[in-house]
Amino acid sequence: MGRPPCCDKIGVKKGPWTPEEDIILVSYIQEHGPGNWRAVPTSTGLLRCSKSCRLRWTNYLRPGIKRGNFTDQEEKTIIHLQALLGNRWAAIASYLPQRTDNDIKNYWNTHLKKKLKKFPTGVDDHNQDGFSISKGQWERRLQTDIHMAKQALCEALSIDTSSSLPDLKSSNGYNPNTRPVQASTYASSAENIAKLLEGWMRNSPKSTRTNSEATQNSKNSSEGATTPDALDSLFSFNSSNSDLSLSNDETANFTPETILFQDESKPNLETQVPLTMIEKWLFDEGAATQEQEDLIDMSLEDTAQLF
DNA sequence: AAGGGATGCAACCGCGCGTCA
DNA sequence: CTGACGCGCGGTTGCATCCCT
Repeated sequence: MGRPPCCDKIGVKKGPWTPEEDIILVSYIQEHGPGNWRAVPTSTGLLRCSKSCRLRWTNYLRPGIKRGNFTDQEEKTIIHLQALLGNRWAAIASYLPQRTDNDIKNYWNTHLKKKLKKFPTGVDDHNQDGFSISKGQWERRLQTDIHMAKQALCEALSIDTSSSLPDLKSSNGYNPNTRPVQASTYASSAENIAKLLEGWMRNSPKSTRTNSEATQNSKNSSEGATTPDALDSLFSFNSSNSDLSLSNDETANFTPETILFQDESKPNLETQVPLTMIEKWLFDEGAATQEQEDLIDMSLEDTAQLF
């Protein structure tokens, strides 16, 4: 359709965010919650486009984001999921709720791609190779799964909207055109954020340290001297989530009140399932009753050797 | 010590999808 | 039905920093 770029307005600022802008954005989201990004620049006076605000929030300001080095377990998970899902970073990120899709994408492109290149027996950049599921199998399964999803959807609709069945329409994994569920374990409570923000404002009102510096700190954690602890504490996530924080138990603990900062456009947690059916199906093939972590490790024996 | 290439990451861009009037 | 709009995603870029010679 040739839609004009959203950021082509004169006066729209680009480039790194300043701490002041971050504060404004966080304050606004703390008050209104994420979503309705279009309204953010006008409501806050930020000279940023809505997209930029959303990106800044989801990739950096959002509570619960874990920064720094990826653990071996995270690496394995990413490799495995990349093999299963391809470059669907958002879907992959949904299994690593403390990591952003951007982070994972960057990590893949900068670290894992290279690592895997060194091991021709392993997974290549275009997935599947080296894993037990061939492309043909994948496609057949996808088709079958779409069929299953349709059936399930029909059942769900014919029974009750409050059915315990996942909201298939939104929780996806069935329709390739549908976006994957964004796991929401990163979400913190409104209270939590409010408290953190309050503490931040109180403790470092004159701070001229930028979040960009914080960013750099995450990048150069060993340099440490300028680590803005206040920021760290502000955005730290008071959760003991493991790297694979989507275990069934934890998922079961999700409650609506814990997800105020969940993107409003994303599916309700009540519809969140630990694994989408198709993924579960794929995982289940090799180890039907294993714990999820075991499932993640499953089929990774080859790639595990890389580390 | 300097400079030039390599690396890593935040941010931008363009496209596709869903919704709504 | 159609087009405008908002949002989210994946790919790409730009720049700061690191590392090697």
